[in-house]
Amino acid sequence: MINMEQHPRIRDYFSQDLADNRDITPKQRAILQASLDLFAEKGFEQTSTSDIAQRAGVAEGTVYRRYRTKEGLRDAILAPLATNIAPMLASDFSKDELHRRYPSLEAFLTAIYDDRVAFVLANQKEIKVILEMVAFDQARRNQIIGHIAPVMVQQFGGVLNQLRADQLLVPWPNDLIIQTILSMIGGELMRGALTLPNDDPQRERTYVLGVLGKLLTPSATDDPALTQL
Amino acid sequence: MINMEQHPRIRDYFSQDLADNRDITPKQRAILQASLDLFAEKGFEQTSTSDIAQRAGVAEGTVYRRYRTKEGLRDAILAPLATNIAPMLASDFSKDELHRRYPSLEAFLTAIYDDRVAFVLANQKEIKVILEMVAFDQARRNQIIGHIAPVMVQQFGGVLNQLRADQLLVPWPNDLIIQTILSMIGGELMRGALTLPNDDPQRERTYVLGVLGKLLTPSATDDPALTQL
DNA sequence: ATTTAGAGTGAGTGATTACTCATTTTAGGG
DNA sequence: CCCTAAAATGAGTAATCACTCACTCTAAAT
Repeated sequence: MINMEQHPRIRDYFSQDLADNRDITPKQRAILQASLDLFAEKGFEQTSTSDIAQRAGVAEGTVYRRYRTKEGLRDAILAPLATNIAPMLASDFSKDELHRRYPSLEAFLTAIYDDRVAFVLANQKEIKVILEMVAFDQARRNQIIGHIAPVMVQQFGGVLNQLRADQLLVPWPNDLIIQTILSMIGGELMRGALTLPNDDPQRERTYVLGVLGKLLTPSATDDPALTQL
Repeated sequence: MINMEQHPRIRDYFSQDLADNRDITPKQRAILQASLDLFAEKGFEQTSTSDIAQRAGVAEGTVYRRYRTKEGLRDAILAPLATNIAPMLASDFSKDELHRRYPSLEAFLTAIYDDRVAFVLANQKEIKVILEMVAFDQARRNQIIGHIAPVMVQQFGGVLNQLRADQLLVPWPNDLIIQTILSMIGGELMRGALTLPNDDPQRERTYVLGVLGKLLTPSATDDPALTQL
């Protein structure tokens, strides 16, 4: 079972998803797990099928029994990530936190900020390889986003609507509010990834939360143009 | 010469930089240009040295004369991008637009938004391959960012200070304001890259500019906590 | 005209790659 | 215990890769 006490890890969800799948043999399971791990460690191109066979403890021919090419193997990794795991992760936040009724906008922003930052940091390598696998393939990108986006908009939409009903949130469209929150969090993670680690994370956190709070708090003098988007 | 009428292209700056370099032969120039082009087209790993030799019109041995490994060739591409071109591009905006005195915050935001969006769209493939080359190498990342960030902060800092002196901009630290603007623009470009092209770009633009305008306009009731960062 | 040093050449090399297939092992029903 | 079909095996293959090196070419100095 997955330990909900700590941050959710893509790798563990993937393992769980494999364990639940009765259509594949243990050796095929081991191949898929070894593939995800090695792709995350070294990248897709740098991982050879012989590497995978060795890590999975099977012969190289076994790798090719079910997935006839290396690209087929990649798709077999990406498929459960897209259909099962990504939506779970997108809504994972909801299980513990998202169904609460937040007393203030700040409480909500703080919760989502800490949760998403921790999630990205705990799954850096897996996220990196998913982006690598998906970077040159529009179709695969659409497939993954097509599963994540609706779940995310729906899950977050509930909390946002509640906050708005409580007069704690600006009356703008939910998709744009989500985009704004994720942009600010993503921008900070990007800065953290690009700069030497001498930046002050606490300063960043205070700023991002302060900015989002200021921006998304409703006010009497609000610009109606944004509301009508 | 580079045509300043259109959007600046990384490829053209690279060509220009090569032409200015008297230390390398024409064949070596052709190799570097062919390498950047092929890396942008197919990615670094998918490009073989024989591909490069063919595109450059030289023998394969010539590729290895100066740069003893393929990684050396990558570094020879990255070096001028980091030391000459990236800073130029970061401050390129300044030449035409950044030295003006903006009559309003909205005018400034609109200008920088349109400029940076156009730049990213005009250089998608080059940006992608630079990120690919730099993704697994913290040292190289620091090298590039070390050249871009100071130039950008300094150039934008001038305009931001002027806007602030004119009472058109919030009194927050410049690096955080720049981070915010780039986060919002980057978030929108990300959304554009991830979603099917059925989103309304005009709606996005209106929203991002509206949000940034609202956020960065000074007000009497402003939170002093952000100012003290 | 001769020398010389660096630039360029391209056939060749060994390593590695994704992938195949004839054969063996495994698991389960009769 | 036997039969069978699927699963697994691993030596083998053809292709490709980054890289080498003995050699030729070029151009400028002598």
